[in-house]
This record gives sequence, structure tokens and C-alpha cells, in this order.
Amino acid sequence: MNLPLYIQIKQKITQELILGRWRAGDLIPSEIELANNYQVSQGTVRKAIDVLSSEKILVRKQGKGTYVTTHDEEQIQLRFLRLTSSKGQKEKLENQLLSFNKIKPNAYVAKQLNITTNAYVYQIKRLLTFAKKPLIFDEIFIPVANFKGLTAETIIEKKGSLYRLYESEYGIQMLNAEEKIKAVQATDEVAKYLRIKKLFPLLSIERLSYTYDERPVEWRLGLCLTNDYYYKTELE
Amino acid sequence: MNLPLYIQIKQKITQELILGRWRAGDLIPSEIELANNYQVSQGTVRKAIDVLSSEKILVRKQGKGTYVTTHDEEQIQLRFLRLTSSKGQKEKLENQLLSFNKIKPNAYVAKQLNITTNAYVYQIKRLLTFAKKPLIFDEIFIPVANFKGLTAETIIEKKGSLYRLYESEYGIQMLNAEEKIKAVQATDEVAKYLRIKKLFPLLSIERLSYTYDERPVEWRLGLCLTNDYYYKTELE
DNA sequence: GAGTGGTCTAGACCACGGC
DNA sequence: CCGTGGTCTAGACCACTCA
Repeated sequence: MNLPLYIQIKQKITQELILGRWRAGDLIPSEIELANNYQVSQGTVRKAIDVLSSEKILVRKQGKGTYVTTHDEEQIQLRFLRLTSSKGQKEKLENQLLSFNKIKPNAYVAKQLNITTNAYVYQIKRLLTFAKKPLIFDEIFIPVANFKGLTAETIIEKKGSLYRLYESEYGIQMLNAEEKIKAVQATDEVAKYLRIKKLFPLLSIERLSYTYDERPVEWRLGLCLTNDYYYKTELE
Repeated sequence: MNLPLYIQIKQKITQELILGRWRAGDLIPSEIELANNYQVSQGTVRKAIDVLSSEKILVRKQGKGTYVTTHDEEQIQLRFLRLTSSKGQKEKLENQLLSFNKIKPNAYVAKQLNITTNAYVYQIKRLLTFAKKPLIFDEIFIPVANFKGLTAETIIEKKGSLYRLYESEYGIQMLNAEEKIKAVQATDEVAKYLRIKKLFPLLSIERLSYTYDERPVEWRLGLCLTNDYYYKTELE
């Protein structure tokens, strides 16, 4: 258990983030200051920040300093949305809340979120619309324990990204996520909202999102129409 | 146009790879040797290699040296295959060549491959099978100009990954790729091979692969059954 | 001009692989 | 044992931001 120094520094910085001492959007101390605090060279701090920066946890800005990544900036808004228009047009995304309930999760969702089936979760159903056309039917589950007092009104108010809400209202940062993608047929309920026929093929995108310490916080299932849009990804 | 030194070194190394002086699997000169050759410090060479390594173009091996990435190793075989079994079992992938033809591409494929519709391409159709069940129907297009003299026999012989064939027979390295994913319905032809009903939902995975200099070399369309498997990806 | 991150150097020592 | 990449340091200078 003799980790390289820069990894240890990385962990110390991460710890500050977990404890909430440095929050989303904050400017963290300069490299020189951190080097003095931790009694290591600036180069070692640099390397620690390099890693955190490549993990998109921190963001460097030359001449200004290093910041904690936030979902609250335009350009990062769509970080987790990989749907792209086939026609290249950039339409505005609209968001309609369909339902908001407090329920007990089924066994699968509970397991994914690492909670018991007796722990309540909020269930959010919503419809995403691009260019006036319904495109995605989302079903989202988050543990009540992490988001006490959340209401439908709050969700409607912050009509943009839920991640921004998690961050600003609950200090919970979504750092990364895993997606499992399949092709499925539309059910009656979904077909109605997406204005398509039952059994029409849809992209099923199951996403589990994590905050610090790889702790799962949100599970969602998105059902997407892929006539005019496609899911884009890169391999290397 | 005054790029950092380590980027210039990176470009010089890349140039050696493009010229084929260092080929897939080769051991490249040590950091110290490169530093002397290029008249820079070892630290600068390190940083150049760091970048190439994060791009999966080079692979470092402590105590041994730095190698050019190859598709010819077991662990890298499935680098570009993101399909995962829902049941967690690892079955062996089998490969059946369905057809091999020399044709003129349609406008779309020609555009993707950056060639004219008069330049011939090889069209390869094949069926991938896991655990005796047909899983993916692939249709692949590669410019004849890049793969002169390719035959069905060669493909069957190298029954594994085509990328390994491109590399060993033609010295063409696939470095990265873009995928566009949609949900579609099975056509008659595909339904027959995958042993499903027509109109059954399939994952349509369109992939454009690139070699050095972001030069596109292969376009393929994979149609996948996602009953027992799913496409897995990570977001950060 | 002061302070930040970005680049570059030179040199030390460590950890691993293979002879 | 030697040569490789991996870590760490100290110090120099550059490029950018902002007061």
C-alpha cells in the first residue's frame, strides 16, 4: 500500500471535494499553495491535478486558476447527452414533467442504486421534445434519502437539466455514468407520449450515474425515437 | 504556429508511424535515445509519449520499453466491440463470411470513405455468432485501393478480427472510430440470417474507422440482436 | 505588474524485466 | 547487473488574465 505521492495528493484533493469544502464552480487554491500545504513540489501537485482534470473533475483555466467542474455552464449542459440530429440542426430541447411519485423501487433498481427495496425513491417521468417533436421518454429514480423534500414544483422550476438541480439544491455532483443500450419495441404508454404506433422500434438507454467514491445516485431509462436523431459515440 | 515542443515531438513520432518505420507491435527507441535524437530533454519526450499513450497509439511497458499498439493481442481483441452479455457469461465469438464482392459504393458510403462513387470498394457481409446464436449481421465496405488483392479466402483464413488482417497484411492500423446508433426493424434478408421475424427491433450500429491523420478507411453497418446482449458505454 | 497555469530542463532515485 | 519506464524535485521561463 505504497501509492505514488501524486495519487495521494489526488486523494486528498478528492477528499476536500467529498467533504464539500470546495464546491462545484469554486476556485481551488493555486498549485503553489497546495504544494506548500501538502509539503510536496509543485510538479507533483500538477500531476495530481492533471489526473483530476482528465477525469473532468477539475478544470484548469490558464491565468485564472483551477476550478471544480460544474454542470451550470452552457457548454457542459449536454455533456451526458449524446443524441445528435441527422440533419445537423440544433433545435432547442424542451422538457415536460409527466409524473412525480414517491415509491418503493423494484429489486433491479434497488440493486443498481445500492439500496434496499424498502428504501423509498422518487420516480420521475418526463418527456423531452426537440423542435416540437417528442423524442425521449425518460423514467428516473433517485433515492429519497439523498434528495429530501424534492417536489414536482422544484423540478418544473429548474426546467433544464436535473443534474444542475442535484448540484445546486443538494450539492450532489454527477461525475460519470454507465449506459446500457438496446433496441426495444414501444409499449402502449410510451407510444402514446411519443405519438408513434405500438411496437415501433426505440433505443432503450439505461443509465446509472455516479458521484464521488463511485457511489450510484441516479438510475434512469430513456426511450428514444431515432428517426431523425442518432446516438453518437467514439471509440479509441 | 509555434506549437509546444512536446507536440512537435509527438508529431515526429507519429510521422515515423505513418511512414511505417515503426510498425504495429514494434519496440520503439527508449526515451533517452529519442531525447538525444531530437535534442530535447527526456521529460519532453515523456510528455509526447504520454499523449500518444493516452490515445492508445503507443503502449508503455515498465522495465521493457514503449511499443506500437497492435490489434494482435488477446486483451485488445475486443477493443472496438462494446457488446456485453446480460448474463455475464463470456462465450466465444464465431465468424461466418456470407459474401464478398467488388462493387461501386453508393453516394453515402463514398462520402464517408472520402472517395468517389467510381472508386471500387470491397463489400463484405458476415454473421457473428455467440454461443451458437446468431447475434450480429455485419456489412463492411473498404476501398479496393487500400486493400488490393484481398480475397474471400484470406478473410476466412484469418477468421478473427478484420482489423488484425488489415494490420498484418496491409500495414493499416485502425486507431479510432465513430459510431452512430439507432433502433431499426429487421429487413427480410437480415431476419433470415438472425433467425428472427421481419420487423423485429435491432440495434443499428454504423461505424466509420480511421487510421493515422484521421483518414477514414472502413465503413461498416452492424445490425445486432439485443435480447441477451447490450451495448455498453461510459460517460464522463 | 502580480499571480496563475503551461512548458521545459537536468538530475536523482525507485520499480520492474531480463540477462 | 543493466536498461527500461515511473516518480519526484527545484528552478527557469513563457502565456494568459485581471486589476
